[in-house]
Amino acid sequence: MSIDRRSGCPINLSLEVFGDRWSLIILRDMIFGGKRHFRDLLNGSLERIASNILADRLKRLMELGMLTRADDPTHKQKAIYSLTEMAITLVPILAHLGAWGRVWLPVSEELSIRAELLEKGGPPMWEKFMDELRHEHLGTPSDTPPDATVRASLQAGYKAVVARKAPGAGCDPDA
Amino acid sequence: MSIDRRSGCPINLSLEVFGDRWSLIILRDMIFGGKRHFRDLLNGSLERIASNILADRLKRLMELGMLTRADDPTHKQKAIYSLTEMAITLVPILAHLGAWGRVWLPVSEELSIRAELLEKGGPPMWEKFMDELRHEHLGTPSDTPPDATVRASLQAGYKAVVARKAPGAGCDPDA
DNA sequence: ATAAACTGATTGCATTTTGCAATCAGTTGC
DNA sequence: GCAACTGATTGCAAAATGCAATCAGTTTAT
Repeated sequence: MSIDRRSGCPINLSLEVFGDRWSLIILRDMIFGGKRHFRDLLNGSLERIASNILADRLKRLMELGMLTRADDPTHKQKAIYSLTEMAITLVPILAHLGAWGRVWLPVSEELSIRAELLEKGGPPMWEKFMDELRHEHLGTPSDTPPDATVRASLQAGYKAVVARKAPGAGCDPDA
Repeated sequence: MSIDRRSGCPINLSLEVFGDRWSLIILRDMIFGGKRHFRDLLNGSLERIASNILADRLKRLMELGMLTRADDPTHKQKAIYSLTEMAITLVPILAHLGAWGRVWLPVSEELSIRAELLEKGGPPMWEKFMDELRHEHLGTPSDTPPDATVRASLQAGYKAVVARKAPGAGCDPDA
């Protein structure tokens, strides 16, 4: 379940950690979607991850030190997953990955607006976002008001695109 | 053989292109190792890729527009593989990936020196490197002398570490 | 009190992908 | 002519994937 160590090359070892179809998708949903629970991740992902794969990857990501798991005080059976610093520092990689995909791949407009905003914000925005994630997941103190977060601004951009593309429609799956 | 389009998310689509254990390894060897032939890639990689997987991934990367293939004039059976602009623009992602791996994973010193130098060089060095790759693979004009390339300086750094770790040894597998 | 919905999973099974070893036909150098 | 080298291909076992069904305990609504 842990990594192979095919070689000590940094790129190779990084691939051994998240060089599969699902690990980064899960981390993306936790980082950008704010998902913290099994069910949120299971039903929330656009790519429709299967429950056994989700369970397997969560376990693996915990073993690798990218996630931690804690009991949720509001529900005896609920588990809450948190990003570690190791996972939070993936933000610049995800930002680059999104920017690259936006240029070269057939992305949809509403799903790429976040990548565009994150690219335009550059490293300062990424740092701010990582601080917010540290506050959210690690309990680090923060002075950013909840309505001025990077995630909120990314979400606002997304909603603006959706609203423009479907004017007057009442549907809002991302409330 | 082409991508699934599980969703139009840029990160997802990027993962569908190189979210596997081998595609980025091949691109890494072409970009940083200057490998252009099947046999170079087959025997040169530290991770020991199998020939059928290499053949499959080269084909796939060509279909996706990341590589092109041409006959090598020096040998009727030899094929020479070239990076496209799409692949060359992965340099910043590889740089970030290497930097992340260097911090969080059990990398070896001699294999991580390149990642360290590339990280220290920052975006200006990445741009210079991409220009060199464009010259090498796309035939774009360039005014950089062959001994002042980014790849040469990364290679020099690597050799310095190897020489320091094995003083007086005559072995030099990377000549 | 009880039924329904929700919690984080686990199991079984068919399909697909992977990885290793062996092999291939054509080309080149000696 | 023969060994080494070219870019692959094939057969096969093992592993990963994905889907559907299921599970026991918890909470919510009636």
